[in-house]
Amino acid sequence: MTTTTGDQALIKRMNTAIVLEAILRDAPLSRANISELTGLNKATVSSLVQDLIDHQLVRETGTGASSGGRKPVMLEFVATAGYAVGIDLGVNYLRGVLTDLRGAVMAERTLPLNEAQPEEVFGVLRPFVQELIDETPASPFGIVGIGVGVPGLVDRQGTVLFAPNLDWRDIPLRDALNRTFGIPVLIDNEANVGAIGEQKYGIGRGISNMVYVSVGIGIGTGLILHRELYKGESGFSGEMGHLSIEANGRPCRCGNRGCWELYASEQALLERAAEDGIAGGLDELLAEAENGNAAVREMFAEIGRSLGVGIANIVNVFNPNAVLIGNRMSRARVWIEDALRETVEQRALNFHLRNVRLLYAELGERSAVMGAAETAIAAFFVRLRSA
Amino acid sequence: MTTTTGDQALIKRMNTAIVLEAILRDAPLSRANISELTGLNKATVSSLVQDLIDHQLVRETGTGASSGGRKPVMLEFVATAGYAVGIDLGVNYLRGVLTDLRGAVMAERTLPLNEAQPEEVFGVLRPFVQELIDETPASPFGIVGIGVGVPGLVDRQGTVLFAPNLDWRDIPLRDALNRTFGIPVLIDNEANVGAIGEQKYGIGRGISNMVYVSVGIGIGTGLILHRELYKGESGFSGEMGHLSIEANGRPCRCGNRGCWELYASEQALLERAAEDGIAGGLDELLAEAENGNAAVREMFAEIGRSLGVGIANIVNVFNPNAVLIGNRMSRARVWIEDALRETVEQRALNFHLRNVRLLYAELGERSAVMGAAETAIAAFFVRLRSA
DNA sequence: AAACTTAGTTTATTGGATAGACAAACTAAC
DNA sequence: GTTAGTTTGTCTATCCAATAAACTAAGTTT
Repeated sequence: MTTTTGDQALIKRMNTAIVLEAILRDAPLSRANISELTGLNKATVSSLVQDLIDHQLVRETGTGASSGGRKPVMLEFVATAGYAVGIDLGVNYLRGVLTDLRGAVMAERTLPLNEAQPEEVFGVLRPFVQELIDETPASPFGIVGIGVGVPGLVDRQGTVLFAPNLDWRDIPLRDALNRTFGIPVLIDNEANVGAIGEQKYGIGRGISNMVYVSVGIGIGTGLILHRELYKGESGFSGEMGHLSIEANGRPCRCGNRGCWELYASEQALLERAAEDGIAGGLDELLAEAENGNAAVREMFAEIGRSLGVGIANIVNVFNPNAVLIGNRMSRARVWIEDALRETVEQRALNFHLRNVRLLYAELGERSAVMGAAETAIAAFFVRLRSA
Repeated sequence: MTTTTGDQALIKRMNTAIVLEAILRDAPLSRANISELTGLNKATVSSLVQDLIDHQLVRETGTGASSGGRKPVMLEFVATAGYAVGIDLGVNYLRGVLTDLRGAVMAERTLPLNEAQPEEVFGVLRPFVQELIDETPASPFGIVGIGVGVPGLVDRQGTVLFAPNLDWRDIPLRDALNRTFGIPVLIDNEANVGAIGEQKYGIGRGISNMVYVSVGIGIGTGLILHRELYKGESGFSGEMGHLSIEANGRPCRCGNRGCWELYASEQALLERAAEDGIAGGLDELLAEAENGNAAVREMFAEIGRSLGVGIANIVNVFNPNAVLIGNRMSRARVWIEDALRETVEQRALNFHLRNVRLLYAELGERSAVMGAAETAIAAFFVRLRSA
């Protein structure tokens, strides 16, 4: 095995990435600005910028204001140099976006999903993706990739190992899509892409250690540690829905007892409501709470407390800068927020509480689909860097 | 803020590190071997090796066997180019080692600690470290650093924020030692250095994702993720002893309820034994179990089950390649192992169980002190790289 | 208009990696 | 003993990215 050794090409790639990232973050920027910002020599910046312009990733946008000298030529990233497709494959819906390289949404589609059979889903998914692709404007790089979030375990090869709510096992989703469209495809767990979405485009922007808790039918988690998505040994992790919070609690179908999601998920809420004779889904319960139904409000508070128990654990284990509640339950924020915060404050270690913020998804139901697009964009930039 | 940009010096540092690591890993090695192994040109390797020889970090050890041509000149790392001091500052003991740069123990000392007052501990610690330093043979780099593991929370500045069992708060241990000895000092939590010790010198060698569970009076954890020690936002994390496994369990002094260490630590064992009128410490209980005392054996099994509950959680959250039981309770391995494994197998997700191994500290009570020395050695290599 | 400022390019230099030539030192075959 | 072939490690000329410094361009201030 050969380690990647250092040579001049590596340096150029590194410095090009530094320049590009500066432009991405702080555009519009002049060459002189970049030189000062990065510490690179003006001549170096000029040369690297020229390369980026040649590759159509950067363009000049006219002159900026002078402060007593020659006017600077401002540069910006050409966000429309390429486009990405993001797909959120839900249990009973399909959501897709077409974004530019900055994550600006160009087109969006949703579709209810009735069938969960892999073949049927493929049959719907293919034209769904194709329609998004058809809307892509002409651009130098075209569609740079397709990112997909799925409600299940995914291995490094993009195979859906197990998706209980779809009843999928060992479905080679990446290969299937890759064969159809001939462009890079990235598959990941719904909570992982949700975490990425919020960290890049949502309330989690710039936070280096955060835990995204996706509270839907079940509970999933995406871990951002040191600004990177953490994946365990097999490429999947974050099954914190099956963190046991009651060692001798109710048995879970996973084999464990007292799993968190038995107490704190949408499913748990609906079951609890059904016991009290309140039928309907989350929407109906939210409406009831809005109408002043005290029993329902208490149910939400109870969910908040149960979420708090698990989140206190998470805070103690990871000492993150933020814990972010995402997915459908984030809509119940007003009804769960106080109970949740109180529980966490009671139960988490003081030293860790100092730094942690309890946040709610800013992108709402779009966290996952935006994160899916972002994985495709990020993979494109990685390819650029090594080319 | 200026990002570290790429220049030729960076290349040289990178490649020097690659060469040195190859020699560290696979010595004895010839220049030709290194060239083939790393992909670096022969001339480049020659030049970099010469620099390393000039810096006394590498030496030639004579010729190797020929396979039909000129005999190779074999190279090895000069492990005795410098030495490191590792200190395990326990609640009632002090353990110290002097190691060479490869972690070979040159000298070792232990001392009982009766006083826990910071000033008293300093009074004992200073001469203790000095005696280890006095045993150092002459070498080009001398003592490259002092690593210390402490039973408490440590911030990035090496201040012991809180050590409940020593009753320490905000003790600037690094500064104190640094002023005395004038060499780099690194302070970290006992479980963190224990994890490092086992990952570098013990049973965890080469494992990229592992969780070290230090089971002593309390329970601490060290997380090795992607081959690196994970530290949370504030520089400390892994307070998994206060992972709640019973949402409505016994209140813990940390504010939470049902904390893991209330059920699975040495303290929990001793309290349980005291209830049954069995006095004494872990040693006595181990002797009783050895003598066939069924009640005591059951107590150990119960600890094993409680450990298993928490470890199943850890496995589900991190999907690590190994979970490693360390510190004092690792001595009870035979009495807890079966109950622990069965509990984990029942409770952890199947997908995660496939890859996880349940291991026991190989260095026993030396995990922490060896890890402490290793942190000093690692910091030395980092300094080398940037110089 | 002269003096000063700032932006961006050009030029000569530095320094690390490299390919390929080479000398040294060995083995193997005859 | 001679010759051919192999392997090791060094030497040399070359390449290339970054850089400092000089320079051109294009403004503002007095």
